[in-house]
Amino acid sequence: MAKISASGTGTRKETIRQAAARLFKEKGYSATGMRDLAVEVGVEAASLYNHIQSKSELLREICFRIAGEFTRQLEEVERNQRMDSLQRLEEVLRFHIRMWVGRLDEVLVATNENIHLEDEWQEDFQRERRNYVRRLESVIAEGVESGLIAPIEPYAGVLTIMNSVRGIEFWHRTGKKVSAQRLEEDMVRLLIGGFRSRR
Amino acid sequence: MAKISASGTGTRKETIRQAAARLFKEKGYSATGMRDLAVEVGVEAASLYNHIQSKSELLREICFRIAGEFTRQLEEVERNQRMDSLQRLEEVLRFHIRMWVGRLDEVLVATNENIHLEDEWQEDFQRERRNYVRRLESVIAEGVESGLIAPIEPYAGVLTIMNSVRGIEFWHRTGKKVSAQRLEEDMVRLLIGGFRSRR
DNA sequence: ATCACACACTAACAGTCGTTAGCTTTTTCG
DNA sequence: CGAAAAAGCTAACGACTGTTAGTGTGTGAT
Repeated sequence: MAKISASGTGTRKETIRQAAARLFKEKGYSATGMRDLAVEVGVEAASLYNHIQSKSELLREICFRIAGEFTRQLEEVERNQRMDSLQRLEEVLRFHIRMWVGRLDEVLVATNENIHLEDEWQEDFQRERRNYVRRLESVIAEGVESGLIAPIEPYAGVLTIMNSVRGIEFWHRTGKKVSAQRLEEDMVRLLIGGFRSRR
Repeated sequence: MAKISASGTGTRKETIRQAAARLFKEKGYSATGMRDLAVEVGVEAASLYNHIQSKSELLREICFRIAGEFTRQLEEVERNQRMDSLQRLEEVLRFHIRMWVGRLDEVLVATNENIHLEDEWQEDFQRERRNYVRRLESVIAEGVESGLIAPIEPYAGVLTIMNSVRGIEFWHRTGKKVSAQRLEEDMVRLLIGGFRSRR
């Protein structure tokens, strides 16, 4: 058994990806050197290339894995016929919150560092993001039409929902005095409460 | 009159700062080279040093100027005796929105690139941020006590308010089909509506 | 007209970057 | 046990980094 994957159950490459996500999150993609990554993994820089093709490959894999998980969950919610649009929205919001709480490193990298993807991949990523936004917009639009959701511009709603959860980054940093559950419930109450049509 | 400040009314240094903010926003601080900045300004890289001390000085000035403006506005709202806590919160939220709409470059750099400040400045910056958060928390706490605001954890409220507006970055990028006014009104309705205590 | 200052230039520095080549060691498997 | 595959190492590459030294040039003030 080789050094790299001594701890954890995944492949060697997965170990490197996780370390990369941690470093990219903390120092940013550009400021993270392969030598930093090597230290984190406990190996010489050149040895990393027995497992990966390039630094940019690591970023690409982190970004698209996360993007895929968000897309998949949205599809699942869209397929569920038993929910009204407000319930759908809440379900999506809760998923975002849980991803930011439980998978901060990767989510943050996908959110902040995707600009460093090579041009073609960057386009793919933006395309997937735009598609996600459009589909979430139509969830809101449906709710507005049915009178369940207050008459707001769906795009404004999507932006607010998707970005309000970014505060969870700071919750991680500052000792988590508020519990994850309480945080989730308060955020849901605040946001879904704001969407709900009042009369 | 020298080349650099030919356009605009500010000093030469201010011209450089603005160009730096634009580049730091687009490519990130670490990925922006002094030679990139020089091209943007229309000068050779070495010439920049007739006006600035270092690359990190530019980042520092951008970050602390923005931090100062947010702090000052919060103080102003705190001093105004005619507002209740919900009005105060709304006023702060509207200021955030307007900053993100009107001063995107600098605000985004202060938000995303502050991690690249040198250690001591980074600490100062974080201190100022924490102080800001605490004071905004107590605005919310006051509202909860008086029954005006729903019984949420103030910290959760602050995180949500401060970060929901980050979506405006994407509004800038995608052609601004929704007007700035509409965006502001919808966001305020969503968020302040969520805070408002219901009975 | 001259002196000085503001500002631009070229050339170069020492260091870091991602990555490769070539070799050695460890692990896996028949 | 012995061969093949996997994974580690050292050394080095060319390109790029922020910054400095030294020099030239055009403008404003005396």
